[in-house]
Amino acid sequence: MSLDGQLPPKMRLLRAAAELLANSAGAPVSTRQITQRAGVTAPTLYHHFGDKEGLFDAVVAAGFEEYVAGERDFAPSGQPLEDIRRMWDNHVQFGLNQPELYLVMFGNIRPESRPAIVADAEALMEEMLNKAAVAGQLNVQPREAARSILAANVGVTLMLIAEPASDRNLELSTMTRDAMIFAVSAEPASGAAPGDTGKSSVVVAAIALNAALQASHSDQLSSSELKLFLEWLHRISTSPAG
Amino acid sequence: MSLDGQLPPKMRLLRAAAELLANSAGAPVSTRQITQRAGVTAPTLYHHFGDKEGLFDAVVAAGFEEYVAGERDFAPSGQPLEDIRRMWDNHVQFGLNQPELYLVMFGNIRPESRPAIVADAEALMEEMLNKAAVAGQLNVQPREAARSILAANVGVTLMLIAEPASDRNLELSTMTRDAMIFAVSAEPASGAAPGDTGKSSVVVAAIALNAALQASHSDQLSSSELKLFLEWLHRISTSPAG
DNA sequence: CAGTTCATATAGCATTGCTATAGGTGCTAG
DNA sequence: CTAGCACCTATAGCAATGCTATATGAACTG
Repeated sequence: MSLDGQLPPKMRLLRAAAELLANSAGAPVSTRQITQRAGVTAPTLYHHFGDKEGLFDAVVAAGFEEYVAGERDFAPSGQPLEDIRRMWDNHVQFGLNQPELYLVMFGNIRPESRPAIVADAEALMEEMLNKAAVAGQLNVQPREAARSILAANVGVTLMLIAEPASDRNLELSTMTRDAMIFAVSAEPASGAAPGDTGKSSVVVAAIALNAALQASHSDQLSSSELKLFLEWLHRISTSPAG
Repeated sequence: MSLDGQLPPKMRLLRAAAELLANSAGAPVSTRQITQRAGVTAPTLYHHFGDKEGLFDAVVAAGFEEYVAGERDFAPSGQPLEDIRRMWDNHVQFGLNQPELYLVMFGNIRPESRPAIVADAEALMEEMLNKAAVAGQLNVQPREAARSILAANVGVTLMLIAEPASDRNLELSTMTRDAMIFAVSAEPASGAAPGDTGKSSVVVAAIALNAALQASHSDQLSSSELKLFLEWLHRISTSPAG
């Protein structure tokens, strides 16, 4: 009813499926909806795509090309790690813009299509990480780094998609992103959790903060605020609390 | 036909659903399979759970309790960051042991159940990270750290589930895990810090004090004073300056 | 025993993905 | 122009799905 352009039925089916998928808010999309919207009857769908999943795979393939295009479409900055950041952000943005499509691509686990897509996405990132490795900025194999970063990237994107759009905090993304990039570009994180049994209590923490504040001239508080703040800090740090 | 124990039908339905889900290899599980296996007819299912999704939610809830039990069942080592590692590994192991259940819990995006589950899992991890913060071992807010780590944890687990069990490489997990923990930890290691994402000691101390205050109910400040104090503390600990 | 409530069963509805079969449509060959 | 042929599409319907209107049984309460 809606897509009456002169496009061939195959394309109309693809577009109808993509559009319905994009607006379905997670609800399943039936073949009857798709065929009706494409102005076509059922056998046409099965003639061209064999299967409902076949049609969805085609939609995903198209979506993935768009994704790849987005991941390539910025000029390399000459700083590979900076490019990785942009790839990460592009990935998240793609997921937030087309959540349903993203879920079919990265959320569902269908032993057929997903590994291929994930592998391609990994290759894309590995390619970029290779430049970083050549520039001596990596301390792990590019492939391992790509897998690790992509896994975190997917996890963050899924988490952001899952929560209501209102209180989506993109800081989760940037923070995780920088953590991952830092980790593959810095010293190996192997022994990063030593004892250092700090049994800090309120008092100890307050004293530490007090000392640190004195030494750093933080300008987050005005001088009058700082005065009162330090007074309270003193009160806390001389209390018998535990 | 298979579950003829004297258990009440409600339990038999739960067990039948869980077992079928566990062995379904991703294929959808029909209510008829479930009811037949439980030796019960359809209306019984809908009487007890209202919905197919209701039944699955109940299965998920049971699975989540198992998950939580696993996450709590080790004695705290006294080294919070080490405990976080064990939580991470437990999470991955849980996903690999019960992939289908895990997918329903963390893979699917159903605006109803998933956020609640994720929020609980986050709370679980935040609780542990709080101890790290009190000990002055965090350089970010425990809540943000928990969200970030959990996102990466889920992403890694999904990725591992997706690939054939034969060439599953757990190094992806340990590497990503250590990267995340290293990134949120208050750099107790040597002064390497190439990217210098290391926050100043002021921030670390402020975060530690904040966490300690939350946990200790110190009464040295009145509630109104405390409110303002915490606000300033937050300002300091989210300061961009280094 | 009558009445109420809870729990299960009988039978069937609407929708789903999919298909057996048949009917156009456009081509090239004679 | 017709005959054959390959391609594409429609009519009609099947089996399986999630779910329900209704009725039957059991168990407790007065």
